[in-house]
Amino acid sequence: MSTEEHAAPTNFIHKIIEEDLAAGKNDGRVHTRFPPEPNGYLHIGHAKSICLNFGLAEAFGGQCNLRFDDTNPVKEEAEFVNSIKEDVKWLGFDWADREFYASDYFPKLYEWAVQLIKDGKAYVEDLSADEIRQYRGTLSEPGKNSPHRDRPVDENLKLFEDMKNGKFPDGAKVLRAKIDMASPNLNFRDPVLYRILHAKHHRTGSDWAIYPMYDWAHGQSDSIEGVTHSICTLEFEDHRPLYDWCLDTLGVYHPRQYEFARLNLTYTVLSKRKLLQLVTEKIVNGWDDPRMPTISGLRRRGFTASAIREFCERIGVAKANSTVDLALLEFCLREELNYSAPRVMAVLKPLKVVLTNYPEDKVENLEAENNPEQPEAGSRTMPFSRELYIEQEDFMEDPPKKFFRLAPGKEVRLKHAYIIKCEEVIKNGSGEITELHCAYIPETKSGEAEAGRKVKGTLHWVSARHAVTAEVRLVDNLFSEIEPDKIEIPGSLNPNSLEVLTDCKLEPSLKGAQPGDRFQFLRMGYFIADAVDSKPGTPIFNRTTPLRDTWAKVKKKG
RNA sequence: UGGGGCGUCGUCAAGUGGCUAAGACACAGGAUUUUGAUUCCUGCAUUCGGAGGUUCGAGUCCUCCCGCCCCAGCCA
Repeated sequence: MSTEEHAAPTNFIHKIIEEDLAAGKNDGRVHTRFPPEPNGYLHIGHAKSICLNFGLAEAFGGQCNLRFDDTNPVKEEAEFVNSIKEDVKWLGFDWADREFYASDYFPKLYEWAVQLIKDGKAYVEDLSADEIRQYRGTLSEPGKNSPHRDRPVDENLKLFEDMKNGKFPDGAKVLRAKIDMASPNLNFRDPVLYRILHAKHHRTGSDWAIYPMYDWAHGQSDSIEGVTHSICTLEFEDHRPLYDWCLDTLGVYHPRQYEFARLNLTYTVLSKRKLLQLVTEKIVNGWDDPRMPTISGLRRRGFTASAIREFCERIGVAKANSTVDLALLEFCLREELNYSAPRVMAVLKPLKVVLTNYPEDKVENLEAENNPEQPEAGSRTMPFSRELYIEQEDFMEDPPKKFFRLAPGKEVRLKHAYIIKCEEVIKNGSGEITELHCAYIPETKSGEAEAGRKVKGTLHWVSARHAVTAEVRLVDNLFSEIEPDKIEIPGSLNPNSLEVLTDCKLEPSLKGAQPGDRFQFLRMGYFIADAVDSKPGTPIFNRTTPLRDTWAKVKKKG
């Protein structure tokens, strides 16, 4: 799949760039940027933006910067910048030496603010946050001018410098642009440019007592970096006039901003606030919990970077709010893993089977292909003996019509081995099935005379004596509601999002699985050796995603 | 009821006045299969939020209407 050809990715931004290039804009340069705020971990929604920004640059032979939008020290941390870098890299993108920080531009931004004040286009405000809100007016009523709006330039200059030098406490004053308190666009009603924050910044420490707001920092950062196309999400559409105003007023190079709809995914929460809540309230075990839609969570869960990239390509880029079906992400994953993942056998919920007519101490090493999609992947051998484990759900004492698996008196094929027939069901005192006594049919061994004999079902199995006992974690959606982002957190949490199985029986070859190794457990799904909790010789597996399960659908229908 | 956006199949999404409205996922049938997996066929919008209008011809242009999203942080 990764080598397959795709229809040229086309979206409205791609077209805009083509037109710009045709019109000779920006000297034929294409320069984008991915501008995360380091206040949380990246998630699948960010992946869409990353693929778009880096992808566009790549498609047009341009460049994409990684720029941390770190203008709010109270929320931002170095831990987040590290995770973001790791995730972008893992996704397969390279910003080379263009790792930038809005905080790199604090001196320049300050200088520009002074210029604005000198031009009579900004003033120091004494009103409290509350008063500013009241003066701002409402959606349908214009605001009122602040009593400090016409403060003399010299006074503004002095006050702003005092702000910078930490002479005032947090919240005492702000710097505002002087635009239009009656504008129908609230962003034009004298927006705050700087606020006082005596907080330690992850990079500039306590050098600054004032920090620029997003609107004052973003466009100028784009301008400094020579960005040509500044791509952001829809909620910033209203900010574009202000983005333009800042750049035009300053008379500096003016990149163009374009907005696209952010990603929403069914059964998934993507709002930063809720993701943070899941972590801080310990509903999940950290940002990289395999149930999290974070890049690090998906990675730990076993998703591949290329599957995520493929997904981002398939969902498209447009301006309509939309919610993509989680099934598409899973499809992209399975499409890749079906091709690449080695097949192995693992019994998750074991049921013992004794082959009564098989010699006590005999062991056969049977050949098993590693991947039917890749014959060149070769084969391995698996020990087969008198006592085996099969999956509990592969046996029913009183099966319905279309049950193709094992049942009293019924025959099934053991994959790569023999056809067996169930002859006796052994139960304990409380009536629970403890083991099955079966007969194997020697001439049905794979590759031999009657190997072609037809049976309806084929089961996976593991030799009891040779099995590796291991822990396997069945990961499922964190939420059972289709659009969990629309309600508050405890609401639709899936109580079964994580099922930990500690008595799984794996084929011996799995003992040496390394953290991060991916497999298809035959008939059960795709699994990865957990990168955090696996120990040498005792891997722990996470279920990345189950296989498509037509039988489950048939069962449901009854 | 200010401003900014958006409305094409269950879900994404092409389509920029002219063949029977792409494609993917999902879904439903069928074939092959020592994974009820994969693969392979087949089906799945007489219709583009609605109503008018322009035009030989409209999802595409015009008018009006309806619905949904975003904005009143010293967050981004």
